[in-house]
Amino acid sequence: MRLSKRGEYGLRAMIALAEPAPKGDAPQMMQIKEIALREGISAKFLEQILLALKNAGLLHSKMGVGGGYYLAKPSSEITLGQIFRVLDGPVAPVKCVSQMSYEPCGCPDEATCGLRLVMGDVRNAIANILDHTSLADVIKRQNSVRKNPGM
Amino acid sequence: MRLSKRGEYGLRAMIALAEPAPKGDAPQMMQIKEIALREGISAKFLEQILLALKNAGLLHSKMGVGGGYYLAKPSSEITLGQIFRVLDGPVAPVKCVSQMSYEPCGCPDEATCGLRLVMGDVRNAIANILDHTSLADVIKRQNSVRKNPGM
DNA sequence: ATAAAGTCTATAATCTTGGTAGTCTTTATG
DNA sequence: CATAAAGACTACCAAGATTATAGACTTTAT
Repeated sequence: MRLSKRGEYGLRAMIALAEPAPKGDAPQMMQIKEIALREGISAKFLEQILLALKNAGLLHSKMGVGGGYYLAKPSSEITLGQIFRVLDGPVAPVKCVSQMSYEPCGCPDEATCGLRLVMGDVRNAIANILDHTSLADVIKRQNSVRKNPGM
Repeated sequence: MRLSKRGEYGLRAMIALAEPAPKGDAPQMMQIKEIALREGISAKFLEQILLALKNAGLLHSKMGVGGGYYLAKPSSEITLGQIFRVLDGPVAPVKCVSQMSYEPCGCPDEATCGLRLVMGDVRNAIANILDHTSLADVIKRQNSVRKNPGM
């Protein structure tokens, strides 16, 4: 049940881009290098990840001098589930319980397969969290922990 | 977030072994071949899986003619979480939120890392299901679905 | 014109997955 | 006690995924 480095780096980068821009009200724009340095990641690897997120419509970019990446939508409209699926594929532990990309698994009768029933619960539990947590929610939560360390 | 074949086959086998023995009150005993045939799995691959579960104390076996595998404990005392961890390792998506096998991840401050906070929720959601579902629960659920198909 | 930045494709080095194969040990039983 | 059935154990392997690295190309500000 592991999150790949690809997924991890992508989520970290998106969270970084969701932080409010230091000055001005324009959406936060950052360069690959900037994010890579800040998160301690290979810039070339991150490049591929951001490109995938861009092609999926979650990021926009500006080329050329002074360019960079920025969120394609307000941070409240981008969920971790969307990001995760682009980078790591379906959330479901087994294909036969996937909502977004179902495929039958081997069992003779899916309706009464005990494993499938439980894995369906697992997939729902994960999806509920990831699909109902936006980047804005993450930022909010980070800030509230920073203000109130004990909790 | 995928369940490996190793994990899948192991869970299926354990569920099969948790089914009440056809006759008598002794714990259900089955041979590798028997389970492999029933689940459509390579017997040699299943062998390794069952061996791991045995070495982890979840299964007992009887060698020699008429031997086989059987649950080491009543099916109500073996959880899917125990089985999963033996075969697929920690439940947590990132090591830094693992309860059973913690390791620090890269972030500068773990306490305020947004990704870590969310992944902690995910790990708890998964663990809550797997650690509170016993093999007996799975059998019960299978039977109730069989009796009452619509739900 | 130039340099800074993203785009795109290919390749490489591990690691993981999903097995297969073979030998050894134990045990029931004829 | 010979034999065959069964698990125990170890080694190995092919294919694919993962985690990058490299380099050539395109766009754009100045």
